[in-house]
Amino acid sequence: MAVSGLSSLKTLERKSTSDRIAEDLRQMIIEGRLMPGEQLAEARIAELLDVSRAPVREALQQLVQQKLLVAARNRGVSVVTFTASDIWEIYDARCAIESHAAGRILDGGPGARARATDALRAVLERLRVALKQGDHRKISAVDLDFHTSLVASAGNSRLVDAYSILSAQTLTCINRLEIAIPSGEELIDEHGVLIDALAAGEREALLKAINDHLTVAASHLTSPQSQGRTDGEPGLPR
Amino acid sequence: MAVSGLSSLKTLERKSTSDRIAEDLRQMIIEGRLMPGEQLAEARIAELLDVSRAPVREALQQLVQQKLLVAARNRGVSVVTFTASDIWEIYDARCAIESHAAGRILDGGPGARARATDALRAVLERLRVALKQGDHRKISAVDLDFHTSLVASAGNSRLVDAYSILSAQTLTCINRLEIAIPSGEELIDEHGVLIDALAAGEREALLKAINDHLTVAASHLTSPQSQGRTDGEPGLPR
DNA sequence: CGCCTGCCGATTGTCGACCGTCGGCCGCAT
DNA sequence: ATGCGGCCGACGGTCGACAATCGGCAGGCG
Repeated sequence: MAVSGLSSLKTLERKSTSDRIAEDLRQMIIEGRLMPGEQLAEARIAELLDVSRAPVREALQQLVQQKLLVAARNRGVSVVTFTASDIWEIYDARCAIESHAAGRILDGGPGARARATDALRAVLERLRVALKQGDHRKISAVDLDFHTSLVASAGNSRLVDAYSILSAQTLTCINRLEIAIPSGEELIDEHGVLIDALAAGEREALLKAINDHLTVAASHLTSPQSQGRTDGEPGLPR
Repeated sequence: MAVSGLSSLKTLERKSTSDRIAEDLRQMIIEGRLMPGEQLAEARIAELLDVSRAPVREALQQLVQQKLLVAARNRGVSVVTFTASDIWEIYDARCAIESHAAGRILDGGPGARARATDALRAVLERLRVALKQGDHRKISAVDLDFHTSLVASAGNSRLVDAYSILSAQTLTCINRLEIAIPSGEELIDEHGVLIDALAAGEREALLKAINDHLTVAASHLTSPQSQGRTDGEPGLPR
């Protein structure tokens, strides 16, 4: 039997309505198109999308469990508001997962190390392209792709799941502040030393690179002198 | 105005129906009262509890996101089935979080160390009591309380959230196998050395204690010669 | 004049019903 | 006998409607 590339139409809208709604809302939140604290009324969204409230409700519940929305009893959900300590928590948790994943990759021997290195180099190339284009959203998205790829290389799906939640929260913070990219070159370099340490199998250097990178990133987000956003809307409360 | 201890009636059924259902089902799964692979039809549960399908549906969705149930498109949900590699993933992820939490506690200085040590000693005492009673369910529950307490002492709510999911999965595995407690004394000792290393601030010893403890526990769960459960029902598939 | 109390609009929590889809069984053709 | 296609029961996904609950505001009482 001929192969007849039918596999290209494998997926035929294989998503439930609630999942698609959740996906869209998630993207809107991540991209900063929804202001922190903004109320999301089920009925309004349902009417806007021309669906019933039930799937909207399920989508909102998903996002609440991903900590992108907060639910108040009988008062609906509103977009999450990140405080400085939230940001430190997020980066601390990311550090926990990334460090462990890096260690496990090194434990996996040269083969696992090589595969992880290759994947990371590919993402780094995409990061170069995004930087050249200058699109903030894309840059931060690819940046997180890099770290997600590192975690995924450890081969533990539960770590990936946990990390994806933190990743979404991180992107939300970054895109809200529209923080200036730390010179671009710096971003490439920081990820470069991480790859080098991984390729060389230098555990201490690798863990230090991860820790430093995340600490620097968290500082940028919590320090008040973030550039951009001149409209007086504060990126962080309190 | 007099204080008039009204604070004692603070909570007046402050839970939504779906949350209570989720709580109950979660407990049933954790305690092994639901067989792996068992189908959970929404309508049946709804009728059983004399509520509508809506809150049942929300409860099920919560548990799916906690990885205690698996959802199949248009085929409802069924109780999760853990493979050996799942168990390794769970313990690996737990190791990631616990190790990091332990490190952060040590970073927090002597004060944080002392607070964490006190909390852990209290749980260890509860563990002794549970061991004396010989109730398997309670022993494993308190065991996980110990580890949860360790993570909580790091003061990062996101780590606690992630850990609670892993904790529930771990308990489910343990209670399904009804694995024989490794002599009881051994359990106390393993946690004891962990506390000692923490109290002494010996980072390397602490991390090694956590890693060893989790590795041993995972081995017990995945090795086929687990005692108990003689009814031919396999605790793990494949 | 300030605080408490009762009402009001808005929104959620819950309900019962309909429709589409899925997996399994039966019958038929080969 | 076997492989295939079509039917069938069951279940989930979705919908519109009802009622309970909450925050805010106006009015009354001290």
